[in-house]
Amino acid sequence: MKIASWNVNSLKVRLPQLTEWAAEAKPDVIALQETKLEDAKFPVDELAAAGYRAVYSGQKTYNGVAILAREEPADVVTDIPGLDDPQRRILAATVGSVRLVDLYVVNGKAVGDEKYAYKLDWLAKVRDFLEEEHKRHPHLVVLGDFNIAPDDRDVYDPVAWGEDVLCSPPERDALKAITALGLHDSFRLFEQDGGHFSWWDYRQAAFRRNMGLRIDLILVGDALKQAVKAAAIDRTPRRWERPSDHTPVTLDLDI
DNA sequence: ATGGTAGGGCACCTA
Repeated sequence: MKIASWNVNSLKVRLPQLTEWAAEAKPDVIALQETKLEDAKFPVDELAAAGYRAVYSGQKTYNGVAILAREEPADVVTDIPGLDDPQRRILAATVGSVRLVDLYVVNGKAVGDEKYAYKLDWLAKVRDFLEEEHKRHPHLVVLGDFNIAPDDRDVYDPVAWGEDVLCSPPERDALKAITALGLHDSFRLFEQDGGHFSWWDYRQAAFRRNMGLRIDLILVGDALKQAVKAAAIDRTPRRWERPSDHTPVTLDLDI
């Protein structure tokens, strides 16, 4: 099973790129973030024509998550205990033997901002939800836009970035509290070097200069670790005309 | 410290 995650930054704009990329990369499952579409406007028919069933939790203008799969995703969850949140950022579903949790983690704006406090609270509640999900479903995959660079290798200029939002110790600790549940950053099972990023700001020709961060992650539960064949970042769509600021990340599982 | 770009939607907000 090949699983992908992509923050498309507007599914309406990126739909042609999504179908083109999927036809080439052939993932069995794709988790999307920042669809920015209310559910009534989700492109169900276009994605069915591309061979994918879809479940989604969207809203107008902001946020929005979706899971596409060759077969209909089951046991869908869009809201978690303790988080009464109108922002559509979480989607859990089961595809085959794998339980997927798609996350669009709060950006946080800046350390100390009220959005930053919301981010830390949100992450703590998601951790508790993931603990329960992992107990219930050992074949757990947690993926999405985490809006946290796990460590300095995941930052193009860690000195300049310092302890700003996306890199601050409380955020990294919140991510560690999630990986401590027995969830492994699949990319780091294969690659130890820095310089591998999944997001580049639209400004300052950041992609051309590889001024990026690795903030899009696919975490796998202990029980799935031995089934992981490959994990990668596919920068191809970031080179296309009118790209998302994020590029897809992928995981190959031998199941 | 600021602003650069992009998307949504039409004045700014979010990233």
